Amino acid sequence: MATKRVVRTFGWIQNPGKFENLKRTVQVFDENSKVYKEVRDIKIPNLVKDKDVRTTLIAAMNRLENYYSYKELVGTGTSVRAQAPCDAIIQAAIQDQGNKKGYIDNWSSDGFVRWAHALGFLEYNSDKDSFYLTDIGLEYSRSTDDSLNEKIILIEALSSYPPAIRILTLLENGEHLTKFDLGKQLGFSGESGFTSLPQNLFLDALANAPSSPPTIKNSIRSDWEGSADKYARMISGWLVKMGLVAQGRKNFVVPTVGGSTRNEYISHAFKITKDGLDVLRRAKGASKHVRVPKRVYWEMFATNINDRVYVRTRRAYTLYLLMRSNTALNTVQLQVKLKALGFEELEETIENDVKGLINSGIFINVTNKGYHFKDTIKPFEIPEFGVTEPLVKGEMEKKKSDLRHKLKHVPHEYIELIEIAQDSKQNRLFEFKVVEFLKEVYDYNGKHLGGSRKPDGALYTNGLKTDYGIILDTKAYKDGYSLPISQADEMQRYVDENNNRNAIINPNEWWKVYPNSILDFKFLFVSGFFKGDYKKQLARVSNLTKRKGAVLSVEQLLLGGEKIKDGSLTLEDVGDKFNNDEIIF
DNA sequence: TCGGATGAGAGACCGAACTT
DNA sequence: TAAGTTCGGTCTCTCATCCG
Repeated sequence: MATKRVVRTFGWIQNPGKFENLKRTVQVFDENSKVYKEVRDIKIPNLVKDKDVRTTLIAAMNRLENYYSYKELVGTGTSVRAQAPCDAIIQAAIQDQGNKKGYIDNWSSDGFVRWAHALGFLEYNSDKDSFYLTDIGLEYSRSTDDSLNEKIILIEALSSYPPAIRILTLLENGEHLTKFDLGKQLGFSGESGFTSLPQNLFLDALANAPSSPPTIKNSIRSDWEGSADKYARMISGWLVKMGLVAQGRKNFVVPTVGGSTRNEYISHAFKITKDGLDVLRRAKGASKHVRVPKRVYWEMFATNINDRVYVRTRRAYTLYLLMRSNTALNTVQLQVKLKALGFEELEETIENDVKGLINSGIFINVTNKGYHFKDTIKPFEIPEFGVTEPLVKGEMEKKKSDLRHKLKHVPHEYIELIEIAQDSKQNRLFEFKVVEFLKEVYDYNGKHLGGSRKPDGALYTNGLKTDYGIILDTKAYKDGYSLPISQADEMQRYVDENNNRNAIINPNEWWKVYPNSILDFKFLFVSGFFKGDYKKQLARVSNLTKRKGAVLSVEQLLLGGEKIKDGSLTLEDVGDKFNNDEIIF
């Protein structure tokens, strides 16, 4: 039996920021470097406490053939991570923040390996699950620290890294963009692994947070950040260090709940520099000979998604087909060609994939004739998973592609709600997106609230015969939501608080979002799907509060949005559907 | 703030118990 | 009884915010 291929993720780098540490990562492969000797003779002997691991790592460094396996470089972690022992080369090679342990953990080590790999300093061999030093990696290792030569190598390497070019492209026209602006247009933004927070809701939260103690606003600033937003921040940070981008605070005037406005800012905001424009011009080079070839990997076409192998392969073949074609291909043509390769997909899915490829930094022109590949890419390998292991599309992908078909008016970025709704890690984003959807697509007024002792959202209509308000709670849950008693009780408290509006009972007075003119109130739970006793709980809350409630699945939320947009459903109709049961449109 | 740090979820993996 | 299957715990990978 052949060993099973390990499936790794490349191209998206979360933690690393310091080029000094990138260089140490690369120099561990260069036996003539000081770092190599330091790590082998000092760092590993001192930091690796387990004798067997220590022996293995030193033997790996003394190996004649110059490669390291993923395990040797990155190692593993434990559940209490501060106590995770040092068990890998990169862990030992790089010092932790504050030098508390003297080494970094496996996740940051993984990040440095991904970084060196993305910039072309390391090459990956999937059969051996190992990394090798490349020629430019060696050149980088040998370059003098902080020299012009080193900078030239790094800029050249960044130019071959598609996401960096993507960031420069987004900034090309001189706009001052925040990490949120960039994050939502980066990679396969929106899907699991590429979360991006809506900037207006972030600003809203800042503007409505108390100014003292300052820790409240500071924690919003530092804690509210999706993965794609973070990728955008880190990549922009590298570009800033190379002088290709400048960082500067961006100011906003934000309306508050009370009706006044407040001045807020986002520090992670960026503009392109002249040097940056030059690099971009060269990356876009009209002639193939000038253009810097990009490094693209199958492993970067999806990260944390359910059907990772399937989706990556589909995207890889889509790109492959575009690369092979001298003329533009439209979605129907791509659909036919993909089918011949064994992928039965809707046009909308293909459209979404191409958008993701473009957002990852690959130049593809979108014209009325279709998609035209306009880039130079180094050859990349698409793993063969063979006939014994057919690529099967999972349930989630099926549901999503079905919705792509049904939703003609609702922006397809919202289809990701289906996935987010089942990922408890993405609870906050789920709250955000549901409120955003109800506001943008259904045209409700209101706010995302969040925080302790508040419902997730407060929404209301404006201009109906009888306007009504909705008290909203959301829950991202993998196996379906049964509406436990504790959550029903919490909702009952919110509904009562709103009925009574007593600042002594809840001093945060979240109900002030609603205009005084609104007298009719309803409560709503939104989740992936519902099961169990939810009806009983709805009836109980309704009885106690004298208000009507409902539960709503994301799928119905999306389909309802479609009907609102095509005019076959009104907000009055939606209001009438609150009958202590699940809403089906 | 910058540059990682953290606990957790999900699935891969692995040996023991169970089935056929 | 050998070989396959299931069970249940452990290990690995990868976040999505968190934070000193």
